[in-house]
Amino acid sequence: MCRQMETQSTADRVYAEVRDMAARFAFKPDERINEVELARALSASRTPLREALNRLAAEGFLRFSARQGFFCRSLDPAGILELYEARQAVESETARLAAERADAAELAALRAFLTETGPRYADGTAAVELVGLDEAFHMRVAAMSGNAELARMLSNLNARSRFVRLIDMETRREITPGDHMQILDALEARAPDRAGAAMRDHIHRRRHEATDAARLAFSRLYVDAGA
Amino acid sequence: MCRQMETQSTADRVYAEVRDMAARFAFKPDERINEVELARALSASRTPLREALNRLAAEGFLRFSARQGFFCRSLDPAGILELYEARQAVESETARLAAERADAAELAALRAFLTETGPRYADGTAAVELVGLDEAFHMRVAAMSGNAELARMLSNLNARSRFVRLIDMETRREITPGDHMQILDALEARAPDRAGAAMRDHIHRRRHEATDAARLAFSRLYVDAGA
DNA sequence: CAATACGATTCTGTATACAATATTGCATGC
DNA sequence: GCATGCAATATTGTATACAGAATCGTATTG
Repeated sequence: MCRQMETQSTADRVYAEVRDMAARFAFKPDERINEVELARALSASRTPLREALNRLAAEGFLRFSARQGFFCRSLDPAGILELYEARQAVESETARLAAERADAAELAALRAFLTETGPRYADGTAAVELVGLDEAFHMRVAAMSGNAELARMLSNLNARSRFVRLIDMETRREITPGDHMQILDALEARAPDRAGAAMRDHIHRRRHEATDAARLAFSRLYVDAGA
Repeated sequence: MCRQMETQSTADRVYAEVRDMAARFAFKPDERINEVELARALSASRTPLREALNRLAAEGFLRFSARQGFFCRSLDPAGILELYEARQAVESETARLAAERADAAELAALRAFLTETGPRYADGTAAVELVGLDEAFHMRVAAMSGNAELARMLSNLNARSRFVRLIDMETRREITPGDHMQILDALEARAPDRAGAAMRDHIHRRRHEATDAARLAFSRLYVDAGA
């Protein structure tokens, strides 16, 4: 029964699967998660499943209520706004630090990335991929900050806001790659204050669109699945 | 055997205990945690213990290595520096938001708190309590930001840096309550930029002291315990 | 003497069983 | 008709057993 020898343990696999399900709201907001049912669906027992659920609750993907079990997080505009404000906090700092610490090669690679992927925002590239490109840019800056803690925080915030950003991108389809260029310019100029401010404004501007998208995302969950 | 009826579950109790142990490095840095031994010491079985360990690993208190189990996080200056930079990120934003959102009553209460506790930094108050007062100030600002996500992040960062801050406070005993006053002034003036900058500088200034303290803390772990 | 291979042991990872609590549905009384 | 109490059921919380991998010590060989 224990064949975790291959590469990853059951708990890790289940963690990844449930994380993905939670990120895309395969569970309805505030829905209670039935452990036996989910364990069967994932071909695992409750023990590794519960370990995964505990991790996910600690990461903010799920909510835990004593003696009631695990619930899907809720999806409301206020919560999304909080995630965006947290991103402002984390990313204005990663931009500052990157401006101080990034080496020339990293900066050149990032510029190449932007000029190469820039046109994709104009042609008919799928929204999922555009969100992926956007996240990739921000994660690259975080990596250049040299601070793994901040990078980890951003990775978590990205995953938790991904669903809403996807809906936003699908409906709006405009993401002004110019913002990214301005940030990169500040990094290359070694101007921490300017980089931090540019990053901050970039995220700040999209806050309200995101809360709108949250409302839309919420309603969509109950028409697409057509329950 | 299952008498979790009282108030909290075994997993919750064990979580709190191990969290505290990890925070004060009751486990040596990078020490492997023996599950059966720890479970016996805490009068629990491995199941709730492992659930607690998974949570703590997700929160950065422990490190997990596949098929080797859980380890105490390491204690090195670089890691502490990362925590301080993360605090800069989180707290400069909480200060900004608090400047915009705090109501008059909260601000008055915070001023009262500062004037009341200010003298304690001068008399012979124990370092533990001083660290507690310092954390309390910062958590109050976070609460006034109205952003629970940022408050949660700060709470986590505080707990993870507490040990080093305690050592730092014990050796240095100077924490310039004036910094806190300046931050409060900016909040009362409804000046987000100034509040954010003041908070940022306040934390920034202590970065290097903290890394020094980390070295000291590390060495102390191996003389106090007298192994 | 050093390095390595092998066996014994320890420890993690998972399944399962069971106890205790929460929930649901139904019946009863007001 | 509505609220309330109770029984049946479903679900969580924890202990334990066992399989498989990692580790440690020992012996063997170059």
